[in-house]
Formats: sequence, C-alpha cells, structure tokens
Amino acid sequence: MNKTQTPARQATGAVRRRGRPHGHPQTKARIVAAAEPLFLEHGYRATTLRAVAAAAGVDSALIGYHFGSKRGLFGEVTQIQCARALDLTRAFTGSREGLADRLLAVVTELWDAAEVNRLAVENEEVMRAFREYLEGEVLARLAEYLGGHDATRRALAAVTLIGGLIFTRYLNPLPLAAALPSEEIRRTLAPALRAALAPAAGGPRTARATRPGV
Amino acid sequence: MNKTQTPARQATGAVRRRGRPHGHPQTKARIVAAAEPLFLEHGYRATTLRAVAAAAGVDSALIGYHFGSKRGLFGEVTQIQCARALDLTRAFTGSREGLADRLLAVVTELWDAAEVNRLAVENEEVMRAFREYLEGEVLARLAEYLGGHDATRRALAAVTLIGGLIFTRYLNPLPLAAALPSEEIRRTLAPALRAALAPAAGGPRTARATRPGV
DNA sequence: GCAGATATTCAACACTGATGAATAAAACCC
DNA sequence: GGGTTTTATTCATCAGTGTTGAATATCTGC
Repeated sequence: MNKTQTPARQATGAVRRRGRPHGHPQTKARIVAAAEPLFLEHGYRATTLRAVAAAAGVDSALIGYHFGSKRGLFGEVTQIQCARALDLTRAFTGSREGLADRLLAVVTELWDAAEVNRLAVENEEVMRAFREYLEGEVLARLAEYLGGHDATRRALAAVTLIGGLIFTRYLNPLPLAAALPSEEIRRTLAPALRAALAPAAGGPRTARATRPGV
Repeated sequence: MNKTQTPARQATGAVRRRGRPHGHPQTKARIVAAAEPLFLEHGYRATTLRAVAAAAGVDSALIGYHFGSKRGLFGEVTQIQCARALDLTRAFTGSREGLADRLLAVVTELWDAAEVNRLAVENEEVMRAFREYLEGEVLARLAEYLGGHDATRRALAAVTLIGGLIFTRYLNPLPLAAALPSEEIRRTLAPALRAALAPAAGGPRTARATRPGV
C-alpha cells in the first residue's frame, strides 16, 4: 500500500530527516564543490544532476532551487575558472617588443593550470562566454594597446592565433600540440604571433585599412 | 496530454499499416535528408530522434535500426560535410611561395560553403574526427610538404593558426571575424601564416630565415 | 511565542534515447 | 510457385534525464 518505505536514503546512506538540517548552512557551495570534479571528469553531458546531488549529499531538487537549472550550475562552476583562465591583464603591461612572448606565456601558463580542459566545448554557454571574452575583451584591449589604424586587424590576427592555441591544445587537444612542453609551444608560435602583431608595412601586400576600428 | 490512443498516427497524419510499406525503399536516405536541416538549425542536442522521425515520416525506432544510435545518425549526416569541408589537397599542389595564400584560400572557401557551422562543436565524435584530421592529415602532410628537421614545428604553428581561423570564424564565430569578408580575413592572416611556415631558426626575429629549409 | 521567509524533501511530470517482441514485405531456393 | 529465410517496419515499453510543485521543517524578525 505504501510505496515510500525508505524515507530519505540519499546516496551516502546517511539517513537525514526532512526539513532544513541544522548543520549545513552552505549547501550551495557544497554543490558547486561536488559538481566541479564531476564536470571535469565526465564532461557536461554525462554528469547528471542526480550524481551531483548524491556526491554533495543533498537532494537533487536543491540544484534547481539554488541554480535554476543544470546550465546555471555549470555556469557557476566554470565561470570562475573561465575568468581565471582568461585573465590576460599581465600581458598588457610592459614594452611593446615583448608583447608576443608575454601573451603566449600568460596564455599557456593560465591554461596549463586551469582545469577547464575539454569540457567547456560541450557547453553552449561557456562557448558564448569564451567568444564574447575573446572578441570583446582580448581583441578590444589588444587593439587599444597596439594603436594605429590597422590595430584592429592585427589584433584579430593575434586573437585568431591565440584562439587556435587554446583550441588545439586545450579545448580540443591535438596529441602533438598537447604533448609538447609549453615552452616549446611558445617558441613555435612566437614568430607567427609577432608577425600577426607587426604593423603591415613590412608585409608583401600593403594593407589598405578601410574599416575604422569597431 | 499524451494518452497514446491513436494507434499509428505519425507526424504526417497519414495512417500507415504495419509491416514494410511497398513504396518507401530508401528510408535511410530519407532519414538523413530529414535530419540534416534539423541538426543544422537546432544543433545536436536540441534535435530529438522523434522530431527527425516525424519529419521523415517514419517510426523513431527505425533510426536505431538503421544508424544504431543518435550519434550514428549524426555521424552519417556530418561525415560527408566534414570530409568535404576539410579537403585541403588543392593547397599542397603548387609552389612553396604561395602556400600560405593557397591554404587560406582553400580553408575559407571550403568552410564558407560548408554548412557544418556551429553545430559540430557540440558533438564529441565530430570534434574527434576534426582533431584527428587536423593532426594526422593536415599537419602530417604539411610537414612532409615543408620538409626539413624543423618542418613539424612549422606545420604545428600553421595548423594552430588554421585551427584558430576555423574555430573563431566558423565553429564558434566571433562576430568580427565572421563578419569580415573572407578576402580580408585572408589578407589579415597571411603574414602570420607565412611567418609560421617560414623556416625560423629560433632566433628572436632576425632575418636568418633566408636559408631554405633543409 | 508567533508570522513570514527560506531551505529542504519528496513525488511526480514530460521527455529523451534506446530496445525487444511481433509482424509484414521482399528475396531466395528448388 | 509454395516454403523458408532475411530484412524492414511497427508498437510498446524501459530506464534515466532535467525540471517543478506541494508539503514540510528550520530560521529570523518582531
């Protein structure tokens, strides 16, 4: 007659009474902490909310309550990592000559340390954030740093290369690109990045900059 | 509100008897044809097998029967497009001097024409195929074409830039990169790609690069 | 103490992709 | 040209997903 025999057996096996427990004031943080390794190991799709809830020792409905949706939780988990992994401020302080090397150093350092590898590409929201950051932040600031009427185009070329580095080494890692030590990667890409950043005067084709920077 | 009373009402509304119908010998092709626009418009995740089956006017179980799984169907739909979009053979026939320009031309032409934009990044299988192609095919052949002991490194730099182009313009398009006409993109990236392909001797930026690749 | 806000639990819901049993159509064999 | 086998299709159902609403327990302000 009664289907609810086990009153509240969470995955941990610990029996918890209904209602708000006394000793767990920050469930939200615990959910995030539990979700992070799961997302990192299994990716977005394969990580279920029930698994997260079980790992955190909470009811799965709490995720919806605190984060609205699975997307909200993922956004909460990766937002900080994304922000941390994309902070290029350091590269923009210093001489113009070492800009390419500083950019490569910052990118490889941050992304080597970041644990956002591979999984972000699955999530539309993260990709959108990444896109907006790459264009609205990196490209814009880089163009401003470079200056000149051709700055936007040079910044675009640089962002393309940097995006390719992040893509082929971290988000969708080619075995070769991922295996090389970062110092070697930097040395490999430095000439191309310097060429991308260099004013087009020395190039074979004169670049008629028609578009004022947007 | 789905009580499943109507015995066999497919999406078309046409009542079909059980068993193999006489006039539809190529259901497989029809499923692929119906799936393609759906995948392209809504992406992988948001396209349900039931919607594909309804659009094709067949039972949803037929997809499993013919393609094994949703992945199988997606692979069937995108495989040809991927192969079509990644055929770089043309770029490898010709003089060494124009290599960079030919590469950029082929990549932009093929990807501008391809309709694989944006959705491929959602699917792990497509990304794996793309990865393997980029490293196993493009990079390997490019290194062979370039020759010399430094060839692999230069090819890697070039592949990084090309991958960045595909990523920031097609797979996860930055507004600016996607808005520019392809001819301008080519002009923008040409110097960097030439520098990537050039036999850099490791020096900072000196013109020791006149030496042809051994 | 008590009213309202907040957090938590439970139970369902609508869907999803997948699969097994039953069956009709076609092909094949002699 | 009937009998058998193979293939294609239908139907029903499964386990599992993210999400949501109702009920309940705890905390907070007065």
